[in-house]
Amino acid sequence: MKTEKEFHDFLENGDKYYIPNLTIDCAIFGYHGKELKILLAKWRGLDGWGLPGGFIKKKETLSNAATRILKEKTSLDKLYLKQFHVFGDSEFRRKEKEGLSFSPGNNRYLLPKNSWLHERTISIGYYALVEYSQVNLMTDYFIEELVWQDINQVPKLLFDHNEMLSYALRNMRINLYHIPIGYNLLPNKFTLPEIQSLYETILDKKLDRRNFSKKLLKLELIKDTKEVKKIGQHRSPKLYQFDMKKYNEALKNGIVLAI
Amino acid sequence: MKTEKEFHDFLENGDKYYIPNLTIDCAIFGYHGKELKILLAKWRGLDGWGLPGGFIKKKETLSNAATRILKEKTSLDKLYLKQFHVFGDSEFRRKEKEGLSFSPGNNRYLLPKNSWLHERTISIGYYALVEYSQVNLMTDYFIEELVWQDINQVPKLLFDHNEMLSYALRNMRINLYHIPIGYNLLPNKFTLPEIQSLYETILDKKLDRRNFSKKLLKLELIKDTKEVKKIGQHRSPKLYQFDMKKYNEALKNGIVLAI
DNA sequence: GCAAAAGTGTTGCACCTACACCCATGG
DNA sequence: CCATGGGTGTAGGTGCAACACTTTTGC
Repeated sequence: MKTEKEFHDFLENGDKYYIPNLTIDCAIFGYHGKELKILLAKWRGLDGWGLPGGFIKKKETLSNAATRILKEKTSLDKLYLKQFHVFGDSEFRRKEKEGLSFSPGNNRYLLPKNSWLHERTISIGYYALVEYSQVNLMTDYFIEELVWQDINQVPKLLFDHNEMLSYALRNMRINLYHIPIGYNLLPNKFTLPEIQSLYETILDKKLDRRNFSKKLLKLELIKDTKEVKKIGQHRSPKLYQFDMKKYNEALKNGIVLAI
Repeated sequence: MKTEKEFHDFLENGDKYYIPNLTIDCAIFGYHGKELKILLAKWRGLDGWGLPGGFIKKKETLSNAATRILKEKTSLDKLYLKQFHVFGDSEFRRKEKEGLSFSPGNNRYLLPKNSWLHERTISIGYYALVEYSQVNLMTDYFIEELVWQDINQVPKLLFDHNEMLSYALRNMRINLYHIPIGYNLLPNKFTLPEIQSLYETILDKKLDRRNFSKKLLKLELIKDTKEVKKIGQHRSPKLYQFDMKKYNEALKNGIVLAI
């Protein structure tokens, strides 16, 4: 949604291109340094923050829609995306909206009473994990601003988005024990302390170095590159790499990781 | 959908009462004796079997819609229902349908080309577990017949319903280890061999009697009623009962059951 | 040589699996 | 008293958590 023309066409005729009543919202978790962040979007005209989201095109698959929405905001296109819940029960999701307005380029635009955008929406929640320094945040006619917010300092969000976020977080953490992560979050070659720190950040707890390395190596998803990383005035840690064949098998078949 | 009037009103004006493009399909698993069955529905006019399903009313919550659909077919209203996946990616779910017809009371009724029912539908999958001898199967203008089919003898189903069923089954089995079951599946008072048989049937594997009882009792979800059940020419097994307080807590907080 | 981080091995304990004997019941 | 299914205890193994010392590096 780049131009004003596109924007008005969407407001007036969006229901010809998109499925009304049904949206996708994405909890995009970003890992960087040793922090877990969530990507929040500020809509023009709505005074507050929420998760980025969008509508599904009439003939688009759900996974393509979710990928497209993510790409529009972050310009990433290879990432791990997972459906985690459908939201249609809260007060907000049962009733039609009214008096929605948008302020593209600071021209306030009040939606007509019978606008398709006033209809009730049921939302499919997806979550993603990305390395946030690789992300190129992109605003548009709807999104005034995008920020990475520390997961522990999320303000009150619009609609039912706090509930969505908490579902996403819980789901993502449970999934961590059954699905390998890291390929989209770490450099190509990484050290054991780096990947351990990733897990510690996401799970928000300290892990034992010795036990972590035993458990992770037993899965055989990563292999020693025989190189080390120079980190200055300390012993140089070994560099590891994902074994993509085994990693992809693990993505498909699941893992059991008891950390 | 009981009368012909209602039926025609639904075909012509359904999109005024229901959200188009979005449906709910239910994989209703039935336990009885020592067998796991799935409830299949035969639609009038569509030549084949599928999972029971329906549309969501404009102002209805998703859980109410799923419960309503289940009640319409089984007349049960207290049961365990769980959302497990949204289906919108398969070939069938991406394109609009055409030439749908129904045969209520054997009067063939061909839908007009622009009928709202020809639109693409995205479907939210729910699964339920019920004790099938308590179920009162109810057909209507759409459903010509409902049958319980052994889980190992499911034929090729309509649309993507085989895929749905296999997702549902996998999800339900995984959930078994994290959520207590049995309250809707067993008599009020039941014996250890009975509940063990339930687990064995659902998981499709034999479990060790001694270990099973130790693990289950440790959860403290069931309590000894100090009664026994007369089963004829054998030792009388003790009768147990769910401790509803703990059972409901376990439903909310989850359990860890390593059987 | 010292400060900081990486690497690694062992032991105890809890839990799980595997397994066998006795008990109750009705015919 | 016998056939059948119910009830229970124990020994052995596995795997996890807890824990400390040695190595590497740059200054």
